[in-house]
Amino acid sequence: MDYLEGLNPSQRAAVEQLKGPVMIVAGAGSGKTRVITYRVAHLIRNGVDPFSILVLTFTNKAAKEMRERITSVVGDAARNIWMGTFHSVFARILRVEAQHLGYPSNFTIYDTDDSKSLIRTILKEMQLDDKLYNANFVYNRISSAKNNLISAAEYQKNEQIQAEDNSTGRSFLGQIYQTYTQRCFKAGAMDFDDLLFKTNVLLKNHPEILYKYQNKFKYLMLDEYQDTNFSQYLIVKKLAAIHENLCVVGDDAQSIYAFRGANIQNILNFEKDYPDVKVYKLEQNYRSTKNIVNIANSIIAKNKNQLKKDVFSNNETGDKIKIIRAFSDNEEGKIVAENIVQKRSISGSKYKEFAILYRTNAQSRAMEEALRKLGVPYKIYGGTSFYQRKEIKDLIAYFRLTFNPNDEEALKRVINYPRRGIGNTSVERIMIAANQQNIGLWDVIKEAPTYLDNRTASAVAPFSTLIQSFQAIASDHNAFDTAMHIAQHSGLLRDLYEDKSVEGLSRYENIQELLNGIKEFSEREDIEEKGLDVFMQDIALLTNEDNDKDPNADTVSLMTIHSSKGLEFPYVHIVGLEENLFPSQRSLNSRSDLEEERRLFYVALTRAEKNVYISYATSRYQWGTLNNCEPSRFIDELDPQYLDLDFKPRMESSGPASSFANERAGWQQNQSDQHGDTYFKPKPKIKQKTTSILPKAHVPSENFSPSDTSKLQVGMEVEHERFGFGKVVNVEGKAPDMKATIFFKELGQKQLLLKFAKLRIID
DNA sequence: TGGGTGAAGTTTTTT
DNA sequence: ACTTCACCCA
Repeated sequence: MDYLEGLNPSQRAAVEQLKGPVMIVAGAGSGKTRVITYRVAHLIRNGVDPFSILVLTFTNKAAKEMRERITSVVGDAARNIWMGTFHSVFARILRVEAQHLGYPSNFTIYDTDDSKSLIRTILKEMQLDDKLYNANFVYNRISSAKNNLISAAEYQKNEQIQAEDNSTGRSFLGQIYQTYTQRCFKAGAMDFDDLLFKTNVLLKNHPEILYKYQNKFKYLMLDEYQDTNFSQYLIVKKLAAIHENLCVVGDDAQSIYAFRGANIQNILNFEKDYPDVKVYKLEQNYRSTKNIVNIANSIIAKNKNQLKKDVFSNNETGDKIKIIRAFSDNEEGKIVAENIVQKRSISGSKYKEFAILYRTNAQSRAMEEALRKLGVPYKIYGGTSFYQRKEIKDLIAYFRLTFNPNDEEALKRVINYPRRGIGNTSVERIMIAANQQNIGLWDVIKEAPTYLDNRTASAVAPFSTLIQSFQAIASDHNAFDTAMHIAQHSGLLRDLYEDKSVEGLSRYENIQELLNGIKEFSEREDIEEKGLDVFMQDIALLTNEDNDKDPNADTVSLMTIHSSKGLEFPYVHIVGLEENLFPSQRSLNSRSDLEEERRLFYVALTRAEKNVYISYATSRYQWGTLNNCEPSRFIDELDPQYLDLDFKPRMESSGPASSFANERAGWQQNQSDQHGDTYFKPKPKIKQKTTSILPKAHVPSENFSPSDTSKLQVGMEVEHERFGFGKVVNVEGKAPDMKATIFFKELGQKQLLLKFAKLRIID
């Protein structure tokens, strides 16, 4: 039980209390993850079957990290613990139990884009004003109903809700909700909220199923309890009802997801729900300096609604918090970037010890540009996920359609991409026919001549055949072979290949990356079922971070404060502390919203171990126009005794030049030389790309024509139509899946699938 | 049907 | 500044 030794008394007590309801109130940086990890390990060491432990986290990353840490204590047994996000765990259960809900077990998961697109379609069909019934608004309204377990029928029956909608002139919301639900059902699709909502329905309507899972999960642990909404809360409460071995961990001060239905009352009320609960408070912060902990406390003290706790640090006092004022968002970026370069060289630290945190994703641009100018490597977290990129969604839509041809959103996405003469009118005819006959869209397409006029039917028939051919391939091929077949025969790969722009190149690469990922999946030995359908199951729930290829790279991290939760960095810049931005404009009207913004600021401050820099600009570009901004009220709320009021960032343009200015200027010159002509052109904007330096397009030699690559050998010099010149480092696999690793002069090492790489072998 | 043009809305945060 | 969408014409 060596792992117990390193814990402080309250941590240890929390770890050793294995039975009954337990609430751990864990201040920022108080070793929360350690406590959860060790508590699970302790359960297993005390003979609890890992299969009967359910651990719910908020991000896949947190789950993965925790599993690794538990493995390091208890070994292989950790593999069998049920651990994941609410959404992924209950999606898994729903697939097993889908029949009880009338859903196919391979139901599609609609992401937010799919949901909003469906809402737009419905609004159009109902001929409603799409300004009054803004898709975002409708989506949020439906989402919050679901998170409060209000079905479409109940929504329409509820007088209070109806009165509310009537008073804003939106009396059709209930009907939209109803139609939306029906359409999802017909499409064999669940949205994010359905994964929780339907789980509740399942557990409520099927006591025998509830009983089964109550007895399966004898021990439940729940991380970030402050961020659970009613729907999640009820699932957990029901599952824990027999054994009551429920341990929740959370920090009310870090509740930042109320906007998505999280209810801080869940944590405040836990003691009422379970009167015999054992409560443990973790109040010692091991992460940050005294100054940082104190200033964070001074901020959170302004909130009224909170559990009493006293977070303290025994670390050194540390530097005071520094405030930076800039004239514009671009200057703010410049100062921050300069500051990072300077601090790094003075303290001998690494880039990965720095983070830039902002309120909104849009703020990343100014930071990116400034970092790029100084040649500082950086990585943006969050933003558009890999799986949300257009080209990826397009290909995945073909996959979705193959396994679930009723998937309306997937169908609309690709039925005419690449172009095959099925325009809006045809799609509308298909939908009308489906509605009139009360059959699925796919039924109409499959029997096109029966339901459609000749012209439309003859355009639709080849598409129908195409999808059916994909289904045939999928039935007896592994994920990779199926995916490759679909990518090629859908015409998507060709369409992207023909796009020679920089963005086109990037899209093509992304598709290649997805296919590589599927290949890896197909080659895994730890899973038996390697069909594409299995690969597809969780794909809607994956985020960028799950696709992180090089988590240890030495790069500055850029992310929203929301996605920084749970992370820590020695040096943290919090940028954009301006009224209407942080706190956000929408939070200014209600006390509770403003308090949420303040908690968000608290989260940002407590990410830092050694230094915090807070910055604001007095003007900022928004929607293409320059606006003046005022410093945030949160700056006034900072206790001045922890502030370094004399701090002036050193700028090259004003004040004495920093000692590295000359070297840097020379280096920048080299950088621009390397990039040649691209330097003077406007930078191609590919925001979601996570690497900092974009490859420039290669202009193929005049005599370029692809060679027969079947005899490609290590050491050969080659030219790729777009990647430029390179040398073959490795060749593996056999045709048609032959893969070559090539080191390109401009782009570095890349793996290419020879069947679609256009390579010229240079003799 | 498909491409081109201009207007309008976007930017809160995420599974 | 950027994307998306309605509308018009070939």
